[in-house]
Amino acid sequence: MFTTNAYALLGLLSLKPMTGYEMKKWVEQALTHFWKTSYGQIYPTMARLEKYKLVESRNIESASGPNRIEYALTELGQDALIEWLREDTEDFNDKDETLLKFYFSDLLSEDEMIAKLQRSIDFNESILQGYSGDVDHMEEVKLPTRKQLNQYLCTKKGVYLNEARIKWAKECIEALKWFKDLKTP
Amino acid sequence: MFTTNAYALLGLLSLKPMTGYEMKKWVEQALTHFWKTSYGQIYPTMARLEKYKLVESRNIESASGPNRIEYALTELGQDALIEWLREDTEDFNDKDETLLKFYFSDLLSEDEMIAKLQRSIDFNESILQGYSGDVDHMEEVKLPTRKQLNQYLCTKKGVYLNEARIKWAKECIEALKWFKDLKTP
DNA sequence: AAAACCATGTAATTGGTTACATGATTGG
DNA sequence: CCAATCATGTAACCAATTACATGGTTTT
Repeated sequence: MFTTNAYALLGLLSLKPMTGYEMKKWVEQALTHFWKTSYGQIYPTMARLEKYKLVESRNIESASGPNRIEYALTELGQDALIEWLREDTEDFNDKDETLLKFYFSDLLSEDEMIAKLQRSIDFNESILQGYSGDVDHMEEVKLPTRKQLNQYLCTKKGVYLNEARIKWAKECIEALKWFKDLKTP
Repeated sequence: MFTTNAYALLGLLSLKPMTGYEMKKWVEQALTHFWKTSYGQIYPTMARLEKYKLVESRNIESASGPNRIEYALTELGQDALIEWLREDTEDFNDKDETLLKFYFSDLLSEDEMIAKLQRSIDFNESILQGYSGDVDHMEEVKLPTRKQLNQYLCTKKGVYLNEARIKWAKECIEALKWFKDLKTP
């Protein structure tokens, strides 16, 4: 019925009523690792969602600072969100540009590929380090809310996928070294 | 300079000269797990690539069957391809719809989420099984070409990412069961 | 005084998907 | 003879990104 983008915004409003500006911030802060959006999506989408009564807006006048428009999820909106949440989603990426390049990479030398893979390992390890603080902090909470638990598990997926990418890149380096030796003994 | 889609097509032509129809087939058979395309992309893109002399076409007349247009990579085209291959690519997905849904999933019951996660595990395990035949077959080759090695490693990435997803989903199920018990002892 | 931030929006462009259009050939 | 496959292409539509436009406020 709507795009994934629209449901993402409904999802944000299920947390609390927000302005378009706040939604953007939230996505940048909490969902960076698995989602992104832009004002060019947010504002037109909110207008559309309001037309279909999935959200309601109210004007917040402010003495200091610009006026703001806060959106809240309606009951109808929550129903639509839950319906979407129930749908199964295909879990894997149908487009992986890194892998696409790798498939054609025999046009580059083994050494060049090894260097490339090493850069990717370094990058992924720096991301992992960023996660580790969050994970440690979250594991200290002994009686989490459901939301906290879900947040923790979202981070965990990022960790596992990153670890898998690092494992793969390391195996690629070993394989390319082996192949190189095979050619020139 | 060009879109990823265009470089993917140049990559295919680096393997051998092909018609648009064959390119589509190749992507469907060999690259399904990490790429896709459509005629609506292929034919207009080939025209554009020919205009810029990155590919050359020749007409193959056939007594039986329709005439075909075969495209071949030019030297200029190979240079452009290699330039693109050299560029580092951001390795992680900025959009993961499964994770997005999971983030808002406290609107669904623990049991419903457990069932959903189990379906995802089943699906991912069926994909893994599909890979395992390929992997075994490829491991028997003791003196592979560089291309064969790359193919094998591409499949391996699919395996590792799938394993990571399964590991994550299993952890989610355990966590949700634990959380449920916590609520109702 | 300048930079950064709060806040909302629109317009142009790009990119991609899907459906449509055509027509010959091969296999069951 | 009917369905599937070979083969090339176009047009309409949809989604998303980027840049543009505006203007007030807070921080340095």
